[in-house]
Order: sequence, then structure tokens, then C-alpha cells
Amino acid sequence: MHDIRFIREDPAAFDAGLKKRNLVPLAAELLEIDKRRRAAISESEGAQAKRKALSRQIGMAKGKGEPAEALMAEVAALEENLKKGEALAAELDAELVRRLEVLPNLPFDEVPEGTDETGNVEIRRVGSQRNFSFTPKDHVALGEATGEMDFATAAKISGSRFVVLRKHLARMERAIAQLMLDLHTSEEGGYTEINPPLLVRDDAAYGVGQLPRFAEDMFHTDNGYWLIPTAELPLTNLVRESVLEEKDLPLRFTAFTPCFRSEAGAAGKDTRGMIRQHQFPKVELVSIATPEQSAAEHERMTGRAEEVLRNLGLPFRTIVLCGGDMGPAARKTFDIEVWLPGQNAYREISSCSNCGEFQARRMAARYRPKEGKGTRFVHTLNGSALAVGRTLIAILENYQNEDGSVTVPEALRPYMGGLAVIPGPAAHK
RNA sequence: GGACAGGUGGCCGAGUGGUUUAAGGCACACGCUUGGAAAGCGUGCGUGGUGUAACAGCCACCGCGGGUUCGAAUCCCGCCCUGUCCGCCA
Repeated sequence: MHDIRFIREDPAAFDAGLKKRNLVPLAAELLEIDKRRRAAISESEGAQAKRKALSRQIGMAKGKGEPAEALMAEVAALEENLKKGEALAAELDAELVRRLEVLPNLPFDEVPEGTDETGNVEIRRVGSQRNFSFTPKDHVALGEATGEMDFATAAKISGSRFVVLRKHLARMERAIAQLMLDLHTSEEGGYTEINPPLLVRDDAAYGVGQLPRFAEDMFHTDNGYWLIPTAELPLTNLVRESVLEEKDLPLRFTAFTPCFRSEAGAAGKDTRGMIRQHQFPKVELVSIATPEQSAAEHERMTGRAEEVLRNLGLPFRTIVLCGGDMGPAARKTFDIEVWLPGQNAYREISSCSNCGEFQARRMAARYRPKEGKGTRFVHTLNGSALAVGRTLIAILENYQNEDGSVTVPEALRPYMGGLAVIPGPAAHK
């Protein structure tokens, strides 16, 4: 949600931000609505002030036992214009909100131009791709060969885009999440583990910008709850409608949760395997920071997500998204893409965004600065660290052996009872 | 799901139609006091909008949304949330 005062002060900067989002300029149009809105407010408030003064006089007159009929007639004469003025002011105010609440956040200056993912810019590449002495399989071939990744049974129970994991793979998914949470909640990680609700109300979904734009991407229960599409939603809303103290910032939260996405409009995209599911596990990071802290906090968060991949010995690259490829709430987004030899491609495994005060405005999340008066909106940041299902895929594909077995990365072994290798299909015969 | 009791500023809390123009306290800031601190005393201190060069001023906000009234924190209706008890339940 944008601040109309910012648009008033610097309409050119606002339109430049929209341009980077590949949107047409809107400042002039919005300011025209704002102008009419403010005029209506002034008029309406003037009438209200008059009524208030007269009503007070009526009260005083009655208190002294004097007649008040003349005063009451005077107020009655105001009534019609007063109602009309109030309605007009409310209507224009609502119109401005309707226009503003669907607009995406403005990208930072350093965000590259572009209309789609081809405009994204790689900023670093870490780890080396393994040289296979055989042709690497993808995760579907590997998982189905042992029966431990079972799409057919999942389809009988729940339909497409679900999976049943069994035995070693079920355990590995749990192990991956444990490793991630331990890294994030360590002294160096600095995050506080949270176990949040997975069903949320409209207000919470609105607060992070999921509503009103993305209603169809979420699952909705028949008694009015939304299933969270990401733990960003409840974690960010932990500070909604509150005033924090500057000394307590930044706040850092992490959670391991399932995420639910209806994936409306994604038909035909990534239909093979576990890449895109209706339900998937994810470890999420959220930071609540001051405006001065948020840029550095964004780098730090991205670094913590990368740290997981370093721990697991998975090659990856980090890119900065261009204006046309970012999510609406973000001012800047880093994506981390892991190398998948079975697909011969880098695939997204994390997305870390600095949302500035965009979500904070919608949630009324503020803090009291040490210096100066009043309150300011906090900055909110969120990032996956990491998508657990995709991490599982990456391990299978990168650590596979020729016989279909999979070596367990060193860092994961303590979480899997010391298991060093997940047996291949031969062991299941 | 049912019954009852509640929801007031960052926090606690008074307030059942008209000097409430939201008392009082805590916390916080500044000052006085002090060798230094605590205590004490004094002053300031809600949010949003509008307005202004900046102040001032003005409007709204007492869980949310409607309504009654010249006037609503206060009365009426609907909803949300919290607590307690009952029912059900992993």
C-alpha cells in the first residue's frame, strides 16, 4: 500500500517506479482523486465542527434550563449537506485506497530493468557442478525406481500435484528441515523458531499483500479460513497492529511449515515431479527491521539461505530479479537457484525479498524510534531458507550414484541416524 | 456448538447520553534534587487524517460495522475476539 503523501511529494519518482514494473504512469490520476478527496474532507470536517459546537451549546442551554429550539433548528438545517459531505469524503477516500492497494511496491533504484526472467542478473555462482561418469537421472526417475517417491498413490488420495514419500525419503525430508532450523536458530543464525497457525483470516492475508490480488492462488475453507501459501504470512503478521521499540529490532523469525498453493494459472508448468505441488514443506525466514537496517538485513538473510546450500555441498547461483519478475510486495528480491543435474538447469530454491514498509502499512506495524517523536513503519523481509522439497530433489540429483543409490551429504547424516547411503532399486528387489 | 462475563491510549485502569475537551497510574523523555544513584517533585507524552513554511487549529478513533439522537466510550442491532463453565475431542 503506497503512501499518497509520497506520491504528492515526488510524483516523478512514483511513476519511474511503476515504469520499472512495466506499468503506465498513474501519479497524475491518483493526485487528482486525492485533490478531490482532500477538498471533500475539508468541507465535511468544517460542517462537523459547526455541528459539534452547536450541539455543545444545546447541552449548555438545556443544563441551564433555557430553551434550545432555535439552536436545534440550526443544526437540523445543516443535516442534509453534512450527510452528503461525509458520504462524498468517505467515497473518495475508499476510491483512493482501492486504487492504491492493488499497486505493486516500487523497486529500488539498483533493481535492474526488465519485463520477465530474462532481465534478471546473476550476481554470484558458488560450488562446482559435478562431473558425472554416467548420465544423471532426474529426481522422478530416482525416486520412483525405489518406490519411495510415489505420485500414483498420491493421485488416488488427493489428485495431481501431490506426492507420497516413503521410508528414507520421508525421513530425509524431515532431516533437511531439522538441519535448516538448527542452522537458523544457532547463535550465528540468530533466528527465533516459531510454530505458527496454518489457517489464517482475511486480515492477515491482506496484511502481506496476498489479498485482494491473489485470492485464487490460495486454498480457502468453507468457514472462511485461508491455508497459508507460505509461512511468511503468519510470521510477518506476528507484529501486526503493534508498536515495537527500536532497541528490539531487528526481530528474526523462522518456521518450518507446510505451504498450500492452488497453483491456479500454472497449468502445464513444471508438471513433472515434485517441483510444483499443491502442498510442500518450507523453512521460512522473516525479519522485522528499521528502514536503516533493512538493506543490510536483506543481504544477511540471503547469506543465511546460501549457508544452507553450502552446508549441503549443493552448487547454486544467486540472482537479483528485474522489475518485471519481482513479486508485488517486494522492493528488491534475490533468488537462489540450485543446480539440478537431472534437468541440466538451475532451479529456484529460495527467494529473499525486502518489502520496505509496503506490508507494514497494510498491517499497521510500527516502531518507536530512539530519537525523535511519533512512530515509523517497520520494514519487513522474508525469504525461504529453503524450500525443503526442492532441497530434497537437489540432493537426490546431485548426490546420485550410477546404481540409483544416493549418498547422504555429510551434514545430513547426524539427522538420519548416521545413514551414509540411501539404497538404490537393487536393494528393493 | 451452548451459557455467562468482558474488549477504553505502548501497558494497567476509571468512566451508563451533554465542562470527558477520555480521569488516574505505569512506562518513557526532559528538568529539579544528589558526591553519584534510587526515591521524591515538576513538565511533557496516544493513533490516523486534514491543515501549516513550521507551529497553531480542525476532524475522526474507546474491538469491528451499522443504527437511534441536536449530541454516543455510554443506548439499540449484527459480527469478531478474549476469559470462565458445559458439551465434544487429538
